[in-house]
Amino acid sequence: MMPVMASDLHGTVESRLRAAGQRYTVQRRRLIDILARAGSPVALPDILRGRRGLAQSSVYRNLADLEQAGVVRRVMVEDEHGRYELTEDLTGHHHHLICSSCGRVQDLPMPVELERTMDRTLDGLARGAGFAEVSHRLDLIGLCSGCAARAAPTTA
Amino acid sequence: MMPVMASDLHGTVESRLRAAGQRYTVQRRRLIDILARAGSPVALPDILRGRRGLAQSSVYRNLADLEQAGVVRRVMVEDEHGRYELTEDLTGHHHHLICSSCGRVQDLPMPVELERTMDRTLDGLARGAGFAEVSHRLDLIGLCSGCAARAAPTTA
DNA sequence: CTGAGAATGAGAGCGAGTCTCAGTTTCAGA
DNA sequence: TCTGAAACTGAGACTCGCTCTCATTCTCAG
Repeated sequence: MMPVMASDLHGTVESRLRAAGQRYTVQRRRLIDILARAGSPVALPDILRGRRGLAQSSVYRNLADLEQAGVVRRVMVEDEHGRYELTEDLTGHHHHLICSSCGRVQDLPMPVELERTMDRTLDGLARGAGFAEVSHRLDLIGLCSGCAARAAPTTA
Repeated sequence: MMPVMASDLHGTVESRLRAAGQRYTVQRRRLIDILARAGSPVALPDILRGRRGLAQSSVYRNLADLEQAGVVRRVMVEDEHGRYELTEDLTGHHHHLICSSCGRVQDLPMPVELERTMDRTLDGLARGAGFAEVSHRLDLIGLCSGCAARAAPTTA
């Protein structure tokens, strides 16, 4: 599955929204822009910060609508806030690298070969347990360079 | 890393708590029993249900203390409730099979071989991105047999 | 036994996320 | 270009998972 080209992004989003009987308004377009530009899952405060004039409730509502339309996905991290990202058919399959100390999240694409091996094996396992339509979610959790440095400063 | 034997479980928990200056009280022992018996991450309502006489606040506090002592881990699912399980050094490394419809979570051990391959590759990837002390979290998300049946009843 | 410190229960408090509702915008049809 | 029905928006009330507070109870070393 090829990720949608950046130039097609808005068109794709719009058609999916319309299919759900919804409009692609200015605010929703802004949200998509923010998510597309971020390149990693974004928490609500990040969206509101510096974007004075967005109502919190509207942002949540719009993110929910976009999720409903299948263009946005909500990611759970052991953080206080939920985070949002574009769905994988818009951005390509990827995983997350999460800092256990500061909570920073960044995208991490994976070698196709490992991905394929994993997929095959996992699919078999899941089927064995009676599950269908299986996808997976893989997060790497560790200390980002910044936090690691702060924890053991240069060992000098 | 060998999982602690069931018979040693309480002893291990007790010594870790004491090392943290805490006591292994009756209520905490009950919690550990519940988690050990469940075999999959447990949400708070499951703990309170049928266990009349446990104060919600005490349960949360104890789970936090047990997490602090390194014997319990909090698992985030896109569910409304957080879930708790024993740490992997007590139960062995495993992953989760999550039903996207009903939210049911069950443990899923993985073939050692794939696990090893993944570990090596992921460790390299994470190091390349400047991360240290990396562990991973892998969840399979799909439709459990019950929900699948309900969605497409017997195609008769 | 005793008392100092840890644990507990009840309920107030906090905050992320949702709901409500009145006012605004959009757009198909005339 | 109008017009009205339906979608969207902002503000704030509200919900609810979880945490904090505090007075009481339990635990255990001495």
